[in-house]
Amino acid sequence: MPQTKKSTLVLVAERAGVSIASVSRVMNGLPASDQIIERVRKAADELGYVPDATARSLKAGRTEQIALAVADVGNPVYVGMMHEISRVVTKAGYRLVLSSTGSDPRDQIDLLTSLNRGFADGLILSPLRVPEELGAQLEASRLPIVIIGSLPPGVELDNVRADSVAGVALAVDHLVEQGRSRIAFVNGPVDTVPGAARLNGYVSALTARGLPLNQDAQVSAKDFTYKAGLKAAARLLDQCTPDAVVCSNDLLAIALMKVATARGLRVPDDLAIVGMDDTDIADHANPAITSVDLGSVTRAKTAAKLLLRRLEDPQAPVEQIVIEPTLTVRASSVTRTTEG
Amino acid sequence: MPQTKKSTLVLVAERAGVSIASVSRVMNGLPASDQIIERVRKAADELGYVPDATARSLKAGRTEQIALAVADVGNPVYVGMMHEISRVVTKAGYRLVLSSTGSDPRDQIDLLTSLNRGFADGLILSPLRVPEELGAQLEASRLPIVIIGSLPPGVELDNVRADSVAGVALAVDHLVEQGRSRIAFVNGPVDTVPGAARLNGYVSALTARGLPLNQDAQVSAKDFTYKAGLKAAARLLDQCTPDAVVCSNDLLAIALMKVATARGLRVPDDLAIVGMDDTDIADHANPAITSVDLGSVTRAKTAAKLLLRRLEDPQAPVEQIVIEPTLTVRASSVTRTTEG
DNA sequence: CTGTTAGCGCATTCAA
DNA sequence: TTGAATGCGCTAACAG
Repeated sequence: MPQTKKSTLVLVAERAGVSIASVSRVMNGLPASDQIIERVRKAADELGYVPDATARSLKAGRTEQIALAVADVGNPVYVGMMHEISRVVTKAGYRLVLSSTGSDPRDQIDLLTSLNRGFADGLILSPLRVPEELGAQLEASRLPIVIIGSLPPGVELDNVRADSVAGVALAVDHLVEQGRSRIAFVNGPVDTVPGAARLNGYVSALTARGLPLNQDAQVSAKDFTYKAGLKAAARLLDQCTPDAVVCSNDLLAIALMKVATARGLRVPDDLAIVGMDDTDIADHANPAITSVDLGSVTRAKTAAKLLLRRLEDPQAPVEQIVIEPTLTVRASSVTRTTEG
Repeated sequence: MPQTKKSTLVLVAERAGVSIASVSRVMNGLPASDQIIERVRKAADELGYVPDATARSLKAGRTEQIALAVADVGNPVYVGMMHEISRVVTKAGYRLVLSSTGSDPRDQIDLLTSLNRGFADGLILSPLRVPEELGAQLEASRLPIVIIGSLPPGVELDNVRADSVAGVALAVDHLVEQGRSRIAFVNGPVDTVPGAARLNGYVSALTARGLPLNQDAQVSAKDFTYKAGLKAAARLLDQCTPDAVVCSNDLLAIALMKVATARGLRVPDDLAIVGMDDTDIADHANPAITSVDLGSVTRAKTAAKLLLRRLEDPQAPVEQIVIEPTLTVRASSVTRTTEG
């Protein structure tokens, strides 16, 4: 195990008594005589030589890095997506660079500037909010960008999104089948992409089924967190008495469950609860929570693949993909038929 | 908003009618005449010039990137640590590169080789297992490495670890105070760093308090996940009847709670449960779970700062820091004194 | 098959 | 203050 100092092509070449070009060839598996290969290998081993990534990047014009920026690192659904993206891009030989983006939209344009510095070959972005003007900025980027989530209309960018309307509809249909009729809604902030989409889904779902839309039956947490969910849930239960609630994500759902049970409501008997994103916490909750899988993992995987494809072929046509949701039914929404 | 193509120092210099050195100076805020500054600024703006990160890195010998490798990305405790590390290094002007490391020890040496390619300036590593031979490899690294977690004795590396013995002791003391005496233990794999440390803590804690050590009261899940926890919990409750259980992490704790309540045990009345890591899931659980905070966030922050310091001063003395645990008491372990 | 050479884009020496 | 020239470590085009 050698190498305490950094060694370079030149050093290896000297030690092996060959040209640096030969060293480079051997290291890259290009044709060379057995004798040279042997000598270079030996010298490289002895010096513990490893090619320098930065120099290679400068020469090649690619960093073999992909940047990932997600809005809320705390939310389990993003963790799962990150994990999946990491898997896919790593397998393709890329490193993943985490670019934390706060809720401040200004962060996003900072990120784009930063990206133009060329520290990565492409970007996967899952923004919570997309101001109109951001669209143009994104489109003008020199480097490929894939967006997870909805885009302002007309923006031509590779994109993969969830079908929130269909997702909420799955939840509502299920609840109706279970005999529920007073279906409330705990949302996140409506000025976010998912918040707006899911509210839209809730309204259409109830309307389509002829259920009454009651303002008292809708609350918005100030963000998509457990803590904000507690307050929102309290507010909801203060102002109406639903027999079922659809929550915009699983964190809000467990918050609601906590508040509801603290008030003596039994889940699902008195109150059925359905979450969204189908993260681990839905499964881990007690009782386990029915949740709409909006395809977060699939979206993540698809986004990664879209970016990889575009890196290979910058001219490929723009793709905008919608992932269909599925429903995982668990105890929190299933009315017990008969029991001890 | 210009720039569709990449622009370089040379292009800016041509457009501004100055030398590339002057452009470089202006971009870096070095002394220059107002006139030149003005012309360069204008040209740079018009071209949408941004300095290239790769070229700068090659020249400077530093990438401004820090690599982070954690064992299990799924575990919430690592998510929290990652988040904290991201915060600290970003504030210091570094980007965070995620290097997924599987459980395969071979991944770790691959990582070290990869690190020697110089894609990052330093590494924060939180390994689940540290084979003897890895110690030397780590010490021999050309680039600074900070280890989160225990190290083989004698390895001189910046390191920050938890005091697991004290941590488990906190849990046991608390349970004894609550009047529990048959205190069982759900551990993760004992061939991991945390698994071994926490088992050690359990044994010493019970011994120190004169409580009997019963083999039936100890199980090891095959890893630190909820799923593995379900099986381990079932095994435990099959083979003994504890009145309290310490779990090696919060995932194992909620798994135990699920199994216990499914068997008709009431938490905490029949069974007190204490988890470890004090992650969100402990707080979100119903009832909320008492948990030992092994200082994961502090460890993360400390590790990041240690690395930043070493990057500034490679000659600084090696530091090995131990973070003291604290206990957060919640409903899962508190015996109700009187109640309706 | 192998060696020499020219940049990739930048920061920085050294002269002027 | 400013410009010309050098080299970070590597790959690739070109010669031999």
